[in-house]
Amino acid sequence: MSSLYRRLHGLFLTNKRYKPAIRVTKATTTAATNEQHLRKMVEKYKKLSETPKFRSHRDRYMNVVRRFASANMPSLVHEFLEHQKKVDVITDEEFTAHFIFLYGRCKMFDHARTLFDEMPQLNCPRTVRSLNSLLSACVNSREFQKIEEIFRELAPKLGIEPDRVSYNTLVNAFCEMGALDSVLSVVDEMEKKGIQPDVITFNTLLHAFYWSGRFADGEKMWDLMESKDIVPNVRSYNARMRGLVSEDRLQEAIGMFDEMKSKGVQPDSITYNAVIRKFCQDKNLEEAKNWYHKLRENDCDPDRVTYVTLVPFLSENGEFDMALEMCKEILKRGLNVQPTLFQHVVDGLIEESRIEDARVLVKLARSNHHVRYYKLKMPG
DNA sequence: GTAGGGTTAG
Repeated sequence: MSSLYRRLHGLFLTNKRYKPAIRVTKATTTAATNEQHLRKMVEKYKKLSETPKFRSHRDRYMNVVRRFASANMPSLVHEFLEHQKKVDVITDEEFTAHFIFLYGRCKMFDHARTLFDEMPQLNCPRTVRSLNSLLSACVNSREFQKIEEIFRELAPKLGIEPDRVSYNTLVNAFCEMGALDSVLSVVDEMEKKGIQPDVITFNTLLHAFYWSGRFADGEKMWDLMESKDIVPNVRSYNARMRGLVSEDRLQEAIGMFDEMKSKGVQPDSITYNAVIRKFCQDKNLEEAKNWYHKLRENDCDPDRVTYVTLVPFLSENGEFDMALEMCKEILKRGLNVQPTLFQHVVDGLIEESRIEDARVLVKLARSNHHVRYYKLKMPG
């Protein structure tokens, strides 16, 4: 017994003293350096946010906050947003509402709620505008229980009347929770209050039903939308397109392009990607290529998903010229893709003895400023 | 401030 203990104890000590010790030290150093770096960054952005130039660009706040949130440092998000109280813009409801929204995107609902509650002390008016930000913060933080309370208790208490955006957010919350069987009661409720559902309401519903595999219910939503004279837009068609494709009703999906055309709705890359993706899954090279060409002919730009879908499929099928062209476009446009996507093409080119083409691609990728984390392998 | 598809993390 005691020798077993000694052996285990010895093993534990050995482990502690050697490999893990080194790893732990290294990891903590990197984490500490990173944290230090982020702390410097927050100071820099706090100063910057005092300038009118910074304040005039809404997306800068989002970029800053996202950086801290993705580094898992909510305290820095808070530090940055809390600093905004010292800047005069906080008295502007638009700005404060945006900060509430940002807290939501960082999944920091409690902070969003605190800021909302503090608004009167900050001399900031509080209307349905900021209430809607708080509602969106609930959905983005996935704090669904709290959305009903805000709707049923907080809003009446403050004398704020929910508007269409509020109801659309509530509809989305029901969909996100998977409460599809009761979501129509929300639509009923908004209509009773004299607020007509719009195309966003229905796109939320269409997406939820088609995506969860309830195709027949998705179709009912479509009919309901049309019966209310709501004109479907490209997002509505894309939701249905996705439904048809996942039901394996490819001919009908393709028929949607004509229908869209007749209604004057321009398909976008997401519309084409749905069909291209299906043909790749079905290993139909000709049709996959055909729909890619159609996408381009119709003044539509391929996006990251188009390339990520097609490049491996084309490489597997020996279509290296086309795959190579796509890789060059990815690099030219600085799209964020995994290096493995290029490796498929490089490996295939080497196998085909097109070493020079493979070299060109590797060189291009390595010298590309947009894609910094390059680890492409090129033998020889 | 409300609705997307899909291998997002140097």
